Amino acid sequence: MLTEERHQLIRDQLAADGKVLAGELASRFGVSEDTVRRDLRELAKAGQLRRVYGGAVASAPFAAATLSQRSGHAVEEKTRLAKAAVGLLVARQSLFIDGGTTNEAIARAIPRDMELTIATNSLGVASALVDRPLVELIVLGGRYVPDLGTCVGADTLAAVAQLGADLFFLGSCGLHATRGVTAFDSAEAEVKRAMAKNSAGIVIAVTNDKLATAAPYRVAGADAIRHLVVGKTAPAATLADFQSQGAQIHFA
Amino acid sequence: MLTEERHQLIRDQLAADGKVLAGELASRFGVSEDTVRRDLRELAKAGQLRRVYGGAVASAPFAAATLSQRSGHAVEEKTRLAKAAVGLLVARQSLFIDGGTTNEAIARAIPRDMELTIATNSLGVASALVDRPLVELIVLGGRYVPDLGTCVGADTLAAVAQLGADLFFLGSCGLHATRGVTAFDSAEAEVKRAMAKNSAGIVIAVTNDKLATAAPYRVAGADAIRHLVVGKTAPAATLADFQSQGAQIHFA
DNA sequence: GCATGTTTTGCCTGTTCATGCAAGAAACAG
DNA sequence: CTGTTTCTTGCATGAACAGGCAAAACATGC
Repeated sequence: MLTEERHQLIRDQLAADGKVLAGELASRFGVSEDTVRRDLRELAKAGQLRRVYGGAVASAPFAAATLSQRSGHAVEEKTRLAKAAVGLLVARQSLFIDGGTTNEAIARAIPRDMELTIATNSLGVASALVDRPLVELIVLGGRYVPDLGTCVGADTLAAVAQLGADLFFLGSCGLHATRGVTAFDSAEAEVKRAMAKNSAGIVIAVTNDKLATAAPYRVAGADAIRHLVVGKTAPAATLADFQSQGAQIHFA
Repeated sequence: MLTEERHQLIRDQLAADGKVLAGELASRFGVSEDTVRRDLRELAKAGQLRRVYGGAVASAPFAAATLSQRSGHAVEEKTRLAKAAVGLLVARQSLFIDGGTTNEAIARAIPRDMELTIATNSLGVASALVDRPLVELIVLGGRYVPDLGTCVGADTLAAVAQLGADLFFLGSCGLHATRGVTAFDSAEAEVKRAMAKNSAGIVIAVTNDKLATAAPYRVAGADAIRHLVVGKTAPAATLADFQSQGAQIHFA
């Protein structure tokens, strides 16, 4: 029994049952529980499952996304970034906001007394805005992708094409001075490109760990960024690269 | 039984019923009440529920987001209706679900292991479905109307026109044997009409207080109703009127 | 063929985690 | 106020865990 074979069987069972038990796998594969634990550790490291005491469960990227409070990853930093990003807003502006936990934090941070028109393809952002009476909310529908928490596809693109915005809050997966803005998903990148095209300015708020990283799909060049909101500990050299390409830097 | 499994089951029951009892969970899971209490404490700490004496209830933020708890009116009756309505579903069907608290209850009651394609213009329904991995969710975008909790307008109509469904769960504002199905808002009625047109069958679940009432905007005739889900105390005479026009009556 | 390095695996060791039990505190009901 | 139920806290126990180690299997280079 090859290691890779076991990994595939584990993935299969996770897809079918949503969970696996270490002991049960060990007896099924005819190996020690230690070996199974090692397998699970590796798969968890690769993000293909979530390790729990006694076994593993299917990874729930979205659960972490919507319940961003629980997942707790950099929650405080995102809240700080959100407050700074909201400072860029002017009343009566129109905005595009796409997905991502940072953008959800921004949506929550928008003051209740500010009149805005906001179009979003993120259910998390939309939910955060439903009880803002002064926000005209436009939901950009389409095929919902659980992993992203957003709607994508032809319908979404068509809806974006009919709108224009002063600012686009771009939830960035990767940000690199030369590779520009990048996303993990092709359909997601398409929507971001459409929003960027129909916006007067792009705002990106990123946590430090995303600075100077790149994902597969290119969304826009670094020179398209109007405002860049970062934490105070962001590396100055990287920021200078973006600044030289026209981005205003804002510290949170 | 993994700890995580119990947590998920607790979340599920909370989403469906709005409450859980410590003792009942303990016997269902086959663990001590102490363990259940620990589970509840952890979930409460993560903000996923609100702890109360004897068990737990759905947390306030979530309830507010879906606006179901807020309108706390007839919650139990709606939960009962929802469970009965879900009984009409067959795996792999495609559904339209529009807005309303009863429809949100139905969305929450959909079993996690059922494969469905669901198109909705209600943010509450969409939110309730985001963590159902087997549900292909299509969000019908458009102008969001806070009072309705749904998207309406030309964009919504265009999106509906491109789709078809086996069943349409119509959130009814008024239901009358001769006036048919009616709504309070003109734009809302338009969307409902479009969904009705593109569906093979219409399902309406109503609380007793809406039976035999009418709102200004007509959506469809009573003869368009395929399934009518009502409480056991619904007046037989009214039901007979609907039944004679082709509706199957289901008691919750 | 032989020596060397790598990978995989099982076992051992100390540590962490989940659970049930017991005792006292708090909340509830009458 | 009193008794009962539910809750928290501390503790003991066994299961699950990570890391280190060594043997076996495998690959690599001479």
